[in-house]
Amino acid sequence: MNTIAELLQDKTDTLTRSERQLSDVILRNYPVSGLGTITSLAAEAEVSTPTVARLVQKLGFAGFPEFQRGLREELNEKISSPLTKRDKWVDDAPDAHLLNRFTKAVIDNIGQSMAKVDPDAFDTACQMLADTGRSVFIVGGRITRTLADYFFLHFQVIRSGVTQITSNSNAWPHYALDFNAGDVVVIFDVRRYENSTLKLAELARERGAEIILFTDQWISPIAPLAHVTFSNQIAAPSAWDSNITTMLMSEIVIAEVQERHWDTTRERMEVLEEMFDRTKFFRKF
Amino acid sequence: MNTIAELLQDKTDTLTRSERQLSDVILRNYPVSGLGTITSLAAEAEVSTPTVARLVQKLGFAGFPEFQRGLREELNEKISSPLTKRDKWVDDAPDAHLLNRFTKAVIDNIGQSMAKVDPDAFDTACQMLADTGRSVFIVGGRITRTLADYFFLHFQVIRSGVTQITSNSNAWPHYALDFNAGDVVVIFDVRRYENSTLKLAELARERGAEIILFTDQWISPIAPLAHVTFSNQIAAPSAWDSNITTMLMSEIVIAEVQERHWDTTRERMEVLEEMFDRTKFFRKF
DNA sequence: AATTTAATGAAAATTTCTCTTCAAACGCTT
DNA sequence: AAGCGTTTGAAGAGAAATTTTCATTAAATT
Repeated sequence: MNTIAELLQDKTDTLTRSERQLSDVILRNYPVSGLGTITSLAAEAEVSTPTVARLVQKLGFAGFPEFQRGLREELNEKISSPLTKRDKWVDDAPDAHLLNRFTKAVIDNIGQSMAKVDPDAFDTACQMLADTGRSVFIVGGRITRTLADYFFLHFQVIRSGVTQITSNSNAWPHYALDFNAGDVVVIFDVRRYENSTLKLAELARERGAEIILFTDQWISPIAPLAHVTFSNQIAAPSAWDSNITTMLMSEIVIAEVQERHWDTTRERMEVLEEMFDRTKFFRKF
Repeated sequence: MNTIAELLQDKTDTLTRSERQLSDVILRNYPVSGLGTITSLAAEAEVSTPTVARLVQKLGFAGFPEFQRGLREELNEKISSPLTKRDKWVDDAPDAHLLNRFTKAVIDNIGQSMAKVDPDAFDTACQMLADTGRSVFIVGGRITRTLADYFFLHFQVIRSGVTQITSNSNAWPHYALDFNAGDVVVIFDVRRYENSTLKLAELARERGAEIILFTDQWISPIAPLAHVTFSNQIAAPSAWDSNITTMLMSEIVIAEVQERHWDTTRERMEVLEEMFDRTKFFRKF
């Protein structure tokens, strides 16, 4: 597959004087010059618009718009990340296989979500979560409950003063009683956004607690109340959304807080290990 | 000097739903999507052309052509300098930032894990899980319990005859009573491998049930008993392992079985939605 | 030098794109 | 449940871009 630049160089001999002049301009800061209007390109090369039209037809394009489409496709290839470029994720399976389609979608989600993360907000969130002066409460929705659970399991090891808000939402006001100013409420809320979760968020704010929100690209209505919001792409070729990116963000937050807390965490992990050993609950690895 | 991408991210709060949808498409393979016609961009984002026109005006451009000129200028600068920007996942954060290190590790895990998947084994597993003649039991370990939970939540919607094995392992023999020949037991087992889970697997085999195992790169001792084994890379720059790839595999299996079962699933989902609507538990999206 | 052929751009014709208007739909609040 | 404000896209008017036509100019050949 030839690029347009190569095509132009190959055909250089068959071009007329003004066409060559034009070709030089196109190649000069390739491919940007070619992405404007035919008029601007003609003006830049100091030739007439018909000359441009004729050249692109000579190159085999039906017209200038098609030529531009070619340029854009090339550009797309050129700047797309090396990771998404991999042709096949699973060998022996066609690109169309769900394994590959789904994986590509997820990689894409990750890339996009990460591009949107504000490192300062991330650091702030980790700072807050690492501060043992603040209690931490964790809550999720119908599906995201599992993510909240995952988050909690790890935080439980990292530090003390962590509570998971489970059970049905009728009991939530009871938890809210314990919210104090400066406490941190971690909320997982992706669509369909649940009303009860929003109410909990409002309660939290009223009591002076600060909210860290994990949500999706459409942004939960809790966002305006939240101190820090992580929005993740969750589209997947499936009837459901993918929660991979949200989980990834959680894992990274966990890793970062754990790092800041390493002394405590290690101690707590050792104790935990020792207890596991004693109960023989786990096999030795 | 702000890039248009940054501008879009900053203004995200002030955008309407379809404008945000559009913004996502623009950012997806930035800036190429924005370099075509206003119509093609609108079509790609599945919004109307006026939405595009309105968005670019909101961003401060006189019109779409001026917006494009902005994109081209940016592109020009970007292209003339080395193309390293794309390698960073999170702009404004150094490569050494945990956000970038962790993400890279995970992407790497995904690539490696997918390269190892046997599509036939995958299809077999999905076949088994789609077969309503077989009951499905789902179980996880201390941490992977959350993945099992996630898996169960979705399978519950897809088909009937799905049981989650929870509670403490003392009660597991009770569940095993219900294992019949041909039933499927889905086991999540990553290190540290738990003895009780192994015992459950043995019970399952004795009773003629077949095992689908999600494990890590070091492969759980259950593997020899399993009909299908998915092994996933779980290394991460953290004190803990990353369960992203395992969750990804689960999601893909869920998606595939759901596809095979689409008629049933849709029906069940509709009923579910209807019930949610009736209880007003969820806000309308 | 005359003639022919190819190359080029001005201008018109045509197509396409962009923007504005307006009515319908949607979600929120009372 | 009704009313209000906002959001959204269909349709059409206007603007711009692209292509075609054609006359002029330049180069090549006899």
